[in-house]
Amino acid sequence: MQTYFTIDCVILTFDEGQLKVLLAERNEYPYKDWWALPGYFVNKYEEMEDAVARILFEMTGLKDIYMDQLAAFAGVKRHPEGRILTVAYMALVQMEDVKNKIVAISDYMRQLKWFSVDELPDLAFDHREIIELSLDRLKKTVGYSTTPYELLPSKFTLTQLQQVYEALLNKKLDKRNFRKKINNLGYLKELNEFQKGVSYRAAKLYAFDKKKFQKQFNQD
Amino acid sequence: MQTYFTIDCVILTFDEGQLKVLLAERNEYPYKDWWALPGYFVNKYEEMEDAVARILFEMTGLKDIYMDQLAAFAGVKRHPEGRILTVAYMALVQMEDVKNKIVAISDYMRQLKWFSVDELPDLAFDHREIIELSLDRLKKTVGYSTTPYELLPSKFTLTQLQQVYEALLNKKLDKRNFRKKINNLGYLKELNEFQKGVSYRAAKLYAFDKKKFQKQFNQD
DNA sequence: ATTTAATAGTGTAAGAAATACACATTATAT
DNA sequence: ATATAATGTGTATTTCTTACACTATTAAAT
Repeated sequence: MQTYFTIDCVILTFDEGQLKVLLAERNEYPYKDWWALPGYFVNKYEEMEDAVARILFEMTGLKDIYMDQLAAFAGVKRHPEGRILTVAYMALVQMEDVKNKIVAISDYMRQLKWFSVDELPDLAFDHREIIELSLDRLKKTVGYSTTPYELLPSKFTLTQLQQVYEALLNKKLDKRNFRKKINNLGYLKELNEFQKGVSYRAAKLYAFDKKKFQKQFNQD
Repeated sequence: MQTYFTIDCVILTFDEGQLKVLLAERNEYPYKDWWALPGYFVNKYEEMEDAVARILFEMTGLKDIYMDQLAAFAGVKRHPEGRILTVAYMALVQMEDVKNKIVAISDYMRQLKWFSVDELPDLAFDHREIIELSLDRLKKTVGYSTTPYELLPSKFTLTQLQQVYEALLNKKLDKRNFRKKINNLGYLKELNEFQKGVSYRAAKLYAFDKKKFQKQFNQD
């Protein structure tokens, strides 16, 4: 009547125009040498969300990361030694925050690596299914959630925002129509700052106003 | 590192113009005498979905019920004796199918009763939160899912369909606009049959064409 | 036979949102 | 000066959403 209880994290970021997911190369039975989602057991007196935060910190060196529960996976045959229930979470990080961070490689994994979600290796357990669930979730909610802004630095150009939308929706958008829509959202602040270090016309920077966003979505 | 593992079911139906949820009066510690969602332990070699189907059959006498996983709840303090992880499911049934069915009252519960979701009693554990999650989920997905039709008999009038939409969205809709929209869905069949047993003009009956529905949503 | 009560069923105009589409502007590097 | 590479902008068309009120049909009551 009892079961092992783990959490698995789909840690996503936006880099080089693509969504990427952080995978760990396993160094343990089962699925030794396979790539898998980072995850671990939840301790007896530990809240599930704290366990997620713990894993996220270990994998990225970051705290206070955006996270969202995806679903529970509990197939009897997930693990050869018997049921291990996992609750999958999705977490979103900005590439700049995690680049070049030194992270704790535990003994159960050999290395961590970012993979484009379009070019995933074979994955341990049901982890491919879990990643696909997270991508579906993102696609469905992109227009009504903070997810695009979790993937971007706090100041970003409209072109960058459009690229994130395109990656999340997996389709190209029209520039003028996109900007028209974005202008009507009401929760983006136009800054008086410009992109730096580019060898062409610098784009204007924008910021996400979380308070205005929340006001809007609590009203509806 | 192990935890108890249960499932809880938010069993919803549409009756008397309202969404109703099936609750069980507990006869056991903790929350003895409180109302709670029907649920139970998942057996060691039992798939989670089979456990849900088992509970649904015990509570309603029905098989092959629509079900959808909501989320996992695993708070350390949910249960006074230590963590009991529950995976919450939502299930939808038609009132006609469950009315007057004799169901198995287990020893852990005293009675089963349908409550309008607008007039819930105090609930055991975090069960109110679970019900609210299911209502939110329904509200968000009503336009893109089969849920309205799971709550209706296979032949229904447009007025009945509108009432279901209104209950799920928790707001009144305009009759003409609703019918215009419904006409454009493309997956409703107009039958050459009419409502019976009413003391006023009988309404035309419609049926949901699941195949057409799935075709549409697989294309998109 | 007529009336009453209750719900079914229907159209149009105005406004809002979504789509399709192309070129001048600006900053930097050479 | 020129080339390059990306920024930033408007309009016309179509589609969807919203607001709104009366006639038609049936069964029951008189």
